[in-house]
Amino acid sequence: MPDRRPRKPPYTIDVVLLTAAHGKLAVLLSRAPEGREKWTLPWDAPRSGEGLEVSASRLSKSIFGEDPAWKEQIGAFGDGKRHPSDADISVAFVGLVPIGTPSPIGGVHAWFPIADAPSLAPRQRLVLDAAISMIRSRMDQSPVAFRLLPQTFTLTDLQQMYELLLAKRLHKASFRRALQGAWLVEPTDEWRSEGRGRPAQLYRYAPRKRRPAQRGIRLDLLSS
Amino acid sequence: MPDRRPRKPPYTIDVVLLTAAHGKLAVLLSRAPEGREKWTLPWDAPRSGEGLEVSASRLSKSIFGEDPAWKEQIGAFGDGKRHPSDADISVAFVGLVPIGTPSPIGGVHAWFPIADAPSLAPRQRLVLDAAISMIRSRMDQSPVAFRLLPQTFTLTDLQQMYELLLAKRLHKASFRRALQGAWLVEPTDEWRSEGRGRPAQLYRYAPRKRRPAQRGIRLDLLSS
DNA sequence: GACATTAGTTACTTGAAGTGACTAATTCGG
DNA sequence: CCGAATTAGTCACTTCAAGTAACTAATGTC
Repeated sequence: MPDRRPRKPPYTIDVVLLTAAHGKLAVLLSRAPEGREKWTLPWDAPRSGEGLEVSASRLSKSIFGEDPAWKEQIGAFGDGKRHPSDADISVAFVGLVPIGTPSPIGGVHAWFPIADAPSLAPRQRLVLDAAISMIRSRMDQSPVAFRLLPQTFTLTDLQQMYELLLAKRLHKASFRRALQGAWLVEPTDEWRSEGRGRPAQLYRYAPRKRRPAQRGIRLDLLSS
Repeated sequence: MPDRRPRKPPYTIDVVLLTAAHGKLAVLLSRAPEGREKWTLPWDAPRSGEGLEVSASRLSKSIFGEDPAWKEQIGAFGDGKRHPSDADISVAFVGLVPIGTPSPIGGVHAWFPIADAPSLAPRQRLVLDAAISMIRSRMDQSPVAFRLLPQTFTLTDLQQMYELLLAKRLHKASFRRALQGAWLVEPTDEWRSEGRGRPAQLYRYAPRKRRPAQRGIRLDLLSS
């Protein structure tokens, strides 16, 4: 995928595509054609006159055929860290791919659970870490968890996704109560039977307008 | 300040320096040497081999003689929007300057309340807006409000700063209760008399280690 | 049909945030 | 000198969200 031109590009676009698989977050890596590291984050040089978002979309489409369900810029990275390109800086994006998206990735790409991703070039390592912590912190501002689920899902699926992203257990009743108050989902008339146990109702993501949520200073949530 | 070289730079560094003055947020702008807009955000081309953070620091130092009390990258901006330079993209930083910092800005720079800032180049307008919304959203993750206050301050000062940044009134008792629980400040043995009324005790910012703050899903805080 | 298993709800407890009224210490005007 | 005005700081009560465990519901397995 790297577009090897003789001239050093002014910057690169790097994308961190994440999905959830087998109860873990996983990142998409590409086989590196050369160099010390065997794998890289997908990256490319921008085409002339192309916006940043557009470049990231083009790169994602070249892998999946379509944009990820959600995508946001992480920032610019440089500071002398090594990168597969010799560009001074890289502008990184993170994108979320729903569970169960067909992955037409023919040998060149592979999903790695983030815990045991292979070694990357230092700058890409930073990018990956920033992507993870960005997703974790975006959760309370944007309904990111839904972007990792298929169109319809059970409330248990949703809760497990939140638990995965927050890396902590949640209580069923509390979770559902909060969800009810948030007006984020609506039930479908379908049910899914998962072998043993009572079948679960399927829901879809359907955010409603809501009051501005006056409450709360929550200084206790400060991290540092 | 723009370092006019013949070659078009690969990118620029732009900084949004914010302070609080007269109950409003204010941004530092530089007088533009030419072009349609009369004012610009401070910007410069990077020097070779210089990291992003370092460039932003250098630019800040060229204005204040020192780094701002706090600084963070906002991201990369481009997408075809016009910029005082002809660079394709700009990497933007936001920095906070405590109230009462001496401003050795001789005619070239000026503070503008953000509500009535003059028109800027489109890309810089985006940068400024992103800086404001970043500060507002960073508040619950990082003790940003303290970075706009001097070393010591009264609790009323602090509350007013929070009210300024959150753009809403807070109740005194609630605010102080939350503050107590957050272990962010400690009292000094100094008091400040502000004319009439009881003197207020001065506090300093002194965050303590705290329990990981288990509580809270707060789905109700989701914005969209 | 008893039991295990998963889904979904209910009721009670805990604890934080909302609120207004209270006390405390100072200046100002008579 | 004294009382009103003003600002700082605290207290007590109310309200409401989150924590928790026990309950009911619907399915599969033996």
